Amino acid sequence: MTDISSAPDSLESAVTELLRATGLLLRRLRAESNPSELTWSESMVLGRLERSGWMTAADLARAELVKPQSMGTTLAGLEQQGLVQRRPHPTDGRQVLFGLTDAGAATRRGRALLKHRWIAAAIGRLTPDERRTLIAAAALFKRLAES
Amino acid sequence: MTDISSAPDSLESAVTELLRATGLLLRRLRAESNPSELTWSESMVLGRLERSGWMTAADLARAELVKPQSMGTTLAGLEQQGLVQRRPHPTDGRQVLFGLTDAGAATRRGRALLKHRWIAAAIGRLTPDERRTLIAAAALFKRLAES
DNA sequence: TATTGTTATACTCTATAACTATA
DNA sequence: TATAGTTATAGAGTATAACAATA
Repeated sequence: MTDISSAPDSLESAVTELLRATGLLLRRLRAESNPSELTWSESMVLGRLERSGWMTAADLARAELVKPQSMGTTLAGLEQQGLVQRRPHPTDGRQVLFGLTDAGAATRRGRALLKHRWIAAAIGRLTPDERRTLIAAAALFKRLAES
Repeated sequence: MTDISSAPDSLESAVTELLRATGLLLRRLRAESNPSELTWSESMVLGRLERSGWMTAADLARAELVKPQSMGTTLAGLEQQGLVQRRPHPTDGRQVLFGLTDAGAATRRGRALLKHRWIAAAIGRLTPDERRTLIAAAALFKRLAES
């Protein structure tokens, strides 16, 4: 089942095409993004905190598939912008809990998608069937990433 | 048709989910990649040169959706590894054509996908239907990126 | 000894700006 | 003046390594 060598050529080209297309989409998104707005990583963290509530940096790192040190950098940036705040863990003195500030929650509600206005418009132009394909693919991506 | 404000909530969540899932997949791929192998950008350029033959840096940059200076950096790295070579343009002294060396072609044929062994295995574990969804999504990504 | 978090440093990828050479 | 390419610099995103504090 997991033996790639027995897979048909179409699998190899599917992988190649998927990676190439994903890379191109990412570059396009970067080109369309506005430097004055939240970065990609920052948006991901705000969204995670909105959905999951207070979390430690280590848990955030695990959820977002980055190293704790990298998450620390992202959190420091968000903290400096006043979008997340910290509070001590009630029982474990090593841990620090991070959560949204009011400003962070407001940003999340009101402006989180501004950065992705271009992709939202582009997806809006697709047919309902094509949109369904994207939604299904997103679920598959998530499964692949977390498998 | 392109008015986002009239789009249903499901569109907003589709965009959010797609971007989050794509980001997570990318992080997983980076975590699985081997630093001793070709980088993502390098693989993309080798693949492009294999399919399109000799190209100028400017044309490569346009095709790959990056700025010419960025493409110059990537090409310099590939040249230093002996995977691409340059030759002067026959009529325009400003232009330089880039193409694969024998080593570059061999790398492309034999080892280009080693870097993505993990994702190939993961996709191999999907059902045929799920694989079809990914292939369809890849085509949509390409259209979105180049639209 | 293991875990949480921080600091220091480096690498990848890409960008903008300023330059030279050629058209 | 416009285009191709180069060089210098910067920023985002992430990594590894070394450390301090706490469990």
